[in-house]
Amino acid sequence: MFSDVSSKVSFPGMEEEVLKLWAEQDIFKKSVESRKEGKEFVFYDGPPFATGLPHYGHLLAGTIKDIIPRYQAMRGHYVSRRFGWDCHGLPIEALAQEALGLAGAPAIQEAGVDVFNEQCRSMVTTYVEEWEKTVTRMGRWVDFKNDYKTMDKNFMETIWWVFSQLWEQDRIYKAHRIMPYSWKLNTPLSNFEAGRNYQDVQDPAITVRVRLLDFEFEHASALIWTTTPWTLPGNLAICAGPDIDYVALKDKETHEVFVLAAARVSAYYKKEEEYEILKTFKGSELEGLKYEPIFDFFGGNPHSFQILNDDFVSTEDGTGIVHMAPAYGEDDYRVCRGYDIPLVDPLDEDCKFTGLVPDYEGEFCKDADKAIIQALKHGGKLIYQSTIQHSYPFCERTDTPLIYRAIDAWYVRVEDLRERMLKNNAGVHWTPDYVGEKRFANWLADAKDWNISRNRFWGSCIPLWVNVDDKDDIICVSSCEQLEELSGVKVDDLHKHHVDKILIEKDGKTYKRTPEVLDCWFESGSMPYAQNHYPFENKEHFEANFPADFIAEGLDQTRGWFYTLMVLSTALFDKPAFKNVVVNGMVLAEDGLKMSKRLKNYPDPMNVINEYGADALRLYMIYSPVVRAESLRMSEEGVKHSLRHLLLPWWNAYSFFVTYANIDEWTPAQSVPERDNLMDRWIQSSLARLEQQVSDAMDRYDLQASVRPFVQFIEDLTNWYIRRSRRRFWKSEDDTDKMQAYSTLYEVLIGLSKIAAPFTPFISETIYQNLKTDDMPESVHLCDFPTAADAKRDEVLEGQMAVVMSAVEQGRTLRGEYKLKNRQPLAKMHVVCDDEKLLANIQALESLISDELNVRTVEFSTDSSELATIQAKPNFKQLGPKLGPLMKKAVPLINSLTDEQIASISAGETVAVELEGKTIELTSSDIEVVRNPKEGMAVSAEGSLVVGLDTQLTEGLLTEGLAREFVNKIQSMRKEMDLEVIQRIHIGFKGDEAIGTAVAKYGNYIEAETLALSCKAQSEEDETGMQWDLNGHACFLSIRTAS
RNA sequence: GGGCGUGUAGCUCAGUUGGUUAGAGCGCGUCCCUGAUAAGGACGAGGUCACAGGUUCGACUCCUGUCACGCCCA
Repeated sequence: MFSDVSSKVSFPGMEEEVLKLWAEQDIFKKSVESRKEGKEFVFYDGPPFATGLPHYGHLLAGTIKDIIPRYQAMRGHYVSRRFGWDCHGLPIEALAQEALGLAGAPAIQEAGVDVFNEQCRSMVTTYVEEWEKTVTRMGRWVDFKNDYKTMDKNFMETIWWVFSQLWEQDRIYKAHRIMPYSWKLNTPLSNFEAGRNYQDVQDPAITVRVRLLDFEFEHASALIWTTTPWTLPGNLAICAGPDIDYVALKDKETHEVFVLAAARVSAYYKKEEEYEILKTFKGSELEGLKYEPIFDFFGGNPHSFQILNDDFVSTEDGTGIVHMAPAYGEDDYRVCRGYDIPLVDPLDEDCKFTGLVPDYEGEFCKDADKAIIQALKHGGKLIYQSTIQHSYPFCERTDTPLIYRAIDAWYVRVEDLRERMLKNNAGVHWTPDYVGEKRFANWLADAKDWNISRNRFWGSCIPLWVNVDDKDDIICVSSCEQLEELSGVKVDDLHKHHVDKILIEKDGKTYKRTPEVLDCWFESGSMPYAQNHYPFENKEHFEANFPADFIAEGLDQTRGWFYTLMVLSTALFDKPAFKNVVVNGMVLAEDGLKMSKRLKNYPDPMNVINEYGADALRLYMIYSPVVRAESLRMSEEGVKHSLRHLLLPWWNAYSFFVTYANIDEWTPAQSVPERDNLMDRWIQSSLARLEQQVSDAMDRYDLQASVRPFVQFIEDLTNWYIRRSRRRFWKSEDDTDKMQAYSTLYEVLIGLSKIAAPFTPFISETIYQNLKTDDMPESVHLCDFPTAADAKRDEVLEGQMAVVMSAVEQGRTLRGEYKLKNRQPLAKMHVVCDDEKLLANIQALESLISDELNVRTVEFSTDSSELATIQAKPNFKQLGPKLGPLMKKAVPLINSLTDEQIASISAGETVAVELEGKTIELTSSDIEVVRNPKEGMAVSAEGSLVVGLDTQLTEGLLTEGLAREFVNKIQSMRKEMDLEVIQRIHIGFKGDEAIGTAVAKYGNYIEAETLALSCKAQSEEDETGMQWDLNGHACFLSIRTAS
């Protein structure tokens, strides 16, 4: 006996039970361990930041990361799944700052890096519990106990090893990065921090001329414009836009020649009479022109004092020629670097001028503006002076203006890896393909050297110890052991507040660690090695199982995890880090906007799970384009939909089976292998098709396509197989056919639960648990995925059934058109098909058709001429290429072919027609034959199939219809009374003569259908029972249960 | 501003190498069926396939441009 199954199931409740079962029997562990002998399928989990609760994006990625490994495990692979946590970086630092009330980097230093870092460490775990709860509730199987955290010592040690590998390859170099800098606190800030305190300020805006050397006009100067005069002593170049138009103009008053952007002339001259245009240039023509340095502090700087070209130059303000001080501007730095101009930075840590600029030595840079402007004026170089009001970033702690300046930074040389990365990427299978082939490949082709240093606190430390007296003398430490050897200090923790205290004394020299920490992307990119503590441990295992078979993350990781994995794996092993990757899109709120806590424009994930269940949510997400990198508008209705249209019908099918199997005390032991009934063979073939379609799609990592065939299958199972087979299950004698029906439905339900197990692990498990026999694995997730080898497909039968279904559908349509309800039996139906073989196949299912459409006989024939006319339509695909431009004119010709012509073409002959003097030979593949129902008849035609209904109603048919109506009302009453399915009853009725006749004639039928022991007329006076209208005949019906 | 993607019914989405009548589900309307009942079926209304050009006998599909939205970058 199976456990009774209620059709009124609570899916979320059922899921909780399954979770309990998994936990109690340790199924996840068993599912991994039982495949130990199988080939390993390697999965890498991209670590999320542990700084907030999981949202739909995480649930989505988590579902993908669950389905593929579950599937691969069922395919016999060993799939270990370790959860990962990204513990370092700004998000967690921001939380810690908030908790400690620290406003920025300097405040942290003041409070103590140790205090701060320990605060970060303690907060990482804040969300761990909540995450584990949600992830588990979603049905994701992942190992939280054997997880990896980027803050673990072993993980961090491997990071050092990875870094040292790059160091040995000479990939690490020190350069600069332009960052906002607080001169008051002597520290750089992140761009994020700089963005939090903008103030409106007035700054000088001056236009300065630089004298051009060897220009085609005498006494010529280029005009530049700046709002930071203090950067002019550090001016090393000026820059023009290559496509911008510039003019050389002569000032009619002073007779001097100025060069500036044509679009900016009007900003300096009110009237055209004031100047004369001498020549127009493109910016590209100015490139390389030398000029006289504005100040002579750095006169000898290589490659300097020339006009450069770059596209960033605009003509929105200024002169269209940009002054470049590479130490004080991002564009300046970048452009000058391209021209090999080394930067000069004459400011000390307080942003005061150093001895390099003796004129202003000791003066704070911004305070020097006045003196510098004076000097320019005296030197005749100041053309125009004004002030500008603009919004400018301030230090949020000290309210002093930030200075953008070059900060030391460490880089990984990546640009020379481009070719190798592209080659490695070419071997990666991306879903969808364009993300890898276009988006990611383009990004790789344009990869820039990677700034890996952060002037922060909570992260992996850059393992470089620098000689305090010689900045070029650097030791790269690659392991804890090495650091212990070099320093004599025992190393227990690799975080900044511990490691920075460790000095290395070697050959009388002292080495101190460079203060920066590593970009946390460096850590996630090192995850394949670091999670295994490679190469300190697991060396062979790692090397035998790298790269990963599969990873999955969101589209936003193109520049994130996907990229850092590729950079490091290419540099270290010249391989990609993953073979297959599924890229999901973003989950948006239903209104198409980003989900926003503030707007509350989305339902809480836990509420959705508790309302509809995790299976429904999983199915909804997976059966959408979001698994192909497109965005998804998260809709609660959609979740409900997948519950109603997939899970519920499936559950009902299962509930139907269990109900009747229990009534008949059918057990799997009575299972028989024979399948005489075409319906049984057909549903098994459909299941085989499902197996094939799902595994094909899964092997391509196409999740959406792997869910799609379930929709059709559930439809076929419930709306055709079960509905059409229902009687076989409740005919009272245990005949062979019934045994076969039970066996078939049982096998199908078991098979379906296996195929669906990776997608909807809960309902699959529940159904499996109830149906399984003792010799089957204890969980559906320990089963093997059914493969094509097991498949009992019969495609001919599938095709045949499709035609039958079409015939039935047409019959139903005709009944609708002629307002003949299905309970009214009809005498005859015609099914016509000129394909004899097909017709014979349909004929084999005659009883199915007659039963479904409630007709007494079905007449099969190959001649449709009585019911329909035929017409030829051109087959464009075939004829188009043959006829070319004549195609259009051939259409009416073909449409008007005679019946005889069509017949002979169909018979395989060739018919020639004339078109514009040319002879066209038409063969059967050139035309399509269309059948049109004849007017005034109940006929429908589709393809080669024509269906006709005999709509004549005889006395006998009406009487039978009445009996059917009678049964229907009794059944409604049984249901209304909530009777057990097997409850026997006595029926009483009172009605007119027609009803009496019907009951007299069909009494046995009525009793059999309604499980009635008797059906008797009540006396005239007896007014008990319900009043009904049976096809216009008033009637009282009453039911008495039999004891 | 650049790269990539998306734009098809009121909504969510399918649409195979170009082939004439562009599909499904939800919602709406009408009817039907029912021991799958938190259902099911049939029919109907609803589309200038974002827009504009081009290639072709033929374009939702290929090409070019424009617009809107998304992700990433600047």
